[in-house]
Amino acid sequence: MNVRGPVVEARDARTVETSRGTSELAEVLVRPERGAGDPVQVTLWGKWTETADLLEAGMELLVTDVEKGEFRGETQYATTGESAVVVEPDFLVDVTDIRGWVQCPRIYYLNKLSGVPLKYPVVKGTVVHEVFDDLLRGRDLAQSIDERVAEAALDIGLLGETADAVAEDVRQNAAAIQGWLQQGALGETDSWRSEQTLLSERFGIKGRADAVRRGTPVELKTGKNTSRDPRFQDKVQAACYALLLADDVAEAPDTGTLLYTKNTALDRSEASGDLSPAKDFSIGPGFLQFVLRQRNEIAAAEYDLTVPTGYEADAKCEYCFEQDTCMVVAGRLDQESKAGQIGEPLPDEERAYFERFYRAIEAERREVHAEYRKLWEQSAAERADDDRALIDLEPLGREGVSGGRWRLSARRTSDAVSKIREGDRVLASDGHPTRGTAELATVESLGEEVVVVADEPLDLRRVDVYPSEIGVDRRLSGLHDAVLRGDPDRKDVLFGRRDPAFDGDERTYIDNNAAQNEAVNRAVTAEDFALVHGPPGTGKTYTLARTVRALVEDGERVLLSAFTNRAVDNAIEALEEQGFTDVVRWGSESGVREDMQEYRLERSGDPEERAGALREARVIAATTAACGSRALKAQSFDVAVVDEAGQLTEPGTFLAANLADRFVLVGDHEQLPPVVRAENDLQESLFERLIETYPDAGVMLDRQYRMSQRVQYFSSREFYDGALRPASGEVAARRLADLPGVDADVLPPELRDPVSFVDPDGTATGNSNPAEADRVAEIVAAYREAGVDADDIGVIAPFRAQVAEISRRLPDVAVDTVDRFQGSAKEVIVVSFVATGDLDSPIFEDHRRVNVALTRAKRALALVGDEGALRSVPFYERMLEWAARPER
DNA sequence: GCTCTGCGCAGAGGA
Repeated sequence: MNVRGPVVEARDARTVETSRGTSELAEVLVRPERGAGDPVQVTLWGKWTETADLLEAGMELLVTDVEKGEFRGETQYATTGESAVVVEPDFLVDVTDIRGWVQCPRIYYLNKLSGVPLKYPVVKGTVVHEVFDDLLRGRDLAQSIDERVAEAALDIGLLGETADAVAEDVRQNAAAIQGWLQQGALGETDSWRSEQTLLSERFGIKGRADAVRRGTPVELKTGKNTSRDPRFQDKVQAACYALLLADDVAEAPDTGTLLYTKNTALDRSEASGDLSPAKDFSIGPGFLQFVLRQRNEIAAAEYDLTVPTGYEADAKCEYCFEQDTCMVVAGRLDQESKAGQIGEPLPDEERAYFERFYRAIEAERREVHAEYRKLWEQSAAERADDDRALIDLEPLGREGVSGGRWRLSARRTSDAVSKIREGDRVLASDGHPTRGTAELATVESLGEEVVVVADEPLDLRRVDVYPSEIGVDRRLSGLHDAVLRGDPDRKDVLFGRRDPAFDGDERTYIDNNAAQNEAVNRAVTAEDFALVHGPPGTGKTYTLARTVRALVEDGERVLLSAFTNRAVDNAIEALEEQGFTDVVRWGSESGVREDMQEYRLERSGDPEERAGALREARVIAATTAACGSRALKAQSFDVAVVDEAGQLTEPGTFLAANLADRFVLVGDHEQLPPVVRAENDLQESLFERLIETYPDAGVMLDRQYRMSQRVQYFSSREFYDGALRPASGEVAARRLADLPGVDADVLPPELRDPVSFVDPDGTATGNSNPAEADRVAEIVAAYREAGVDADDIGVIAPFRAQVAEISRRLPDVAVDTVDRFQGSAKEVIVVSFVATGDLDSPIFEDHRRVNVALTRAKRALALVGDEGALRSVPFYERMLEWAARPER
């Protein structure tokens, strides 16, 4: 049996005499039943006292396989030989992080801050691993090497290596693998699984094993290992996989294999007797418990964000590759470090800033981990109304595709809504993501049929969102690069020690819109940064494209970035419309829009040629997250032009800005804010902060080309101090009746005015409102009757459930949530507010979302909702008054 | 109790 709950008190360890001699123990008070029960005492024996030393009141503790006892009428628990003690089990520690921590806790910390840079041994190692995987799948060696080297062409080229040299290197490593595979004992009776994703609910560990042979882990290492025994951290890594495979210390495999592919030639020359690159080693329960205690040290350090010093373990700094970085980071942030410090500490405000955002990013990481927890927390039945999974699928079949992968398909048995989209990484399983057979897969299509591509075949019955920490990791490296490695001159402006500078003559780039022309001038003459505030319909993307062209004409190299792929593609489209096509689009195939694929940089091919295509590009377009990728981090630019900057967190903005000498932020902080999971400092964008600090560095585009006067009035008054105005009399006077084929007189009286409000008298059940959906459908039908094309109508609702409800009634019309409407517009917009009764639940969480919804309309806007509910909030009351007064 | 996008997944290694 297990005990789990928050720690109430952890007493100091002490030594006691038992019948078997002297032992250590530590007593811990835990409040079980999710913190609701009475505290119970758990005695941690022996080495687990080391874990007990890490505990603080409030930390979650899990002790498995405890022994129950009674003392003075109280029930007590104690560890047994089988027990595992797990600190903060919900914090999923990566196997590679445990490996790093064992080498040195500072290495773990430094890897987290800056990631792994582009280096030859890493790139080669990756290719050898892929070839290993191919060999296990029975592919031809020569073909595999050619293909895998070609796929890595861009990295190889950026490193200045040739395909032939890398292929030769890989071939030598592969020879060791093949030799080992061909040894008789490892013949056809072996059962193999390669590249297996593993998650452990019990131990709070996750990772991906290179291979599993007859249930035991095999870990491939392509580096040098001159000693006879496996490297300690390699054994730790393999032992982690052993834990993950069993989910129980007693049942874990008791051996592991480390395959050092560089060893054959080395051993032969030294005639050492051990010709095999494979080193088997035993994994005893004591070792598994050691590994778990290391994992607990990480979880405990992350609980209160303790920065490791290097003294926690027997780290030897003299041979460490990270020594210089370690000392520089310690010096800059004035951290205690075993290696020492170099350089001057950062000014206090920069250190405080770093600290604040570091905490905020780590809070986000915890939220991602909470999503992993959801994978196993709920039973299949409960997950029926969870939008993170598609359940109860009926398997339709499987087919082998290139690269030894499998395409799996299934039929849906319900029309439940989910957040899973095409191109997403998911866990495909035959019933349960952690208890059944599960494989990491990519969603290919999501119609009636669900199709995914996975490494192994299985009966597809369920698909779960697979959370990723990469966004968190990227933002952390953006923060690190900006503050610790950032240009001091730029930081003077970012930290308010100097005003941003501008230099250069005013030129005419756009002759019919003064604000747009001013915006391009600011951007071109900025020595630090410029800010372009573009409310709805003001030609923000046009101005941005004109800015990029002006910069290129001046001989600058430009990074064109934005938060979403959609915005990046829109910006390229705007450049195209202005006759400029000298752009390289960096991004994944599924992220880039179909008609922009021609600009996309293919990463495989000839190394020199691929690297040249990237290096020589005058304009590179990528999402900010992609700017944190290794290849783009190796590029530098004169100017970064960033769209949708209002949706970016500060560290997210830095990912693009760090790559350039100057930056231009384009956005609107009165529209969608950054997407953040936890409440913290990441909620405000750098764009918004800079516009508030340096209003003079910005230009607001004040003429909008989209909405009629009547439609734009409320948004202009509420969000832009009335400064947003129609660009011309024609725009201001736009009416539905001006559209070809439209007869506005046919409309029912309540829809005659360009802005109308209708109360359908519905009732919200959960996040949908069927009666309101009916009314929305009638309203759309009325517009259609009056001659409006289905393509010209859009429906916006705050919740996916209501979107689904309305979509069922209106298959031909675009129905979506606000977020997915941002950036586009329709002649007619119908907004469904769903909520009824009172408004204790926020409808559009943030009024800025309402701003987006209302400003999608060009000529007509129909608001549908419960009048009583809306009137209970002043903002919505003002909205209803505007709808009720046609003179505005 | 809601909404949402991104990320070549995670890990590849150097005395």
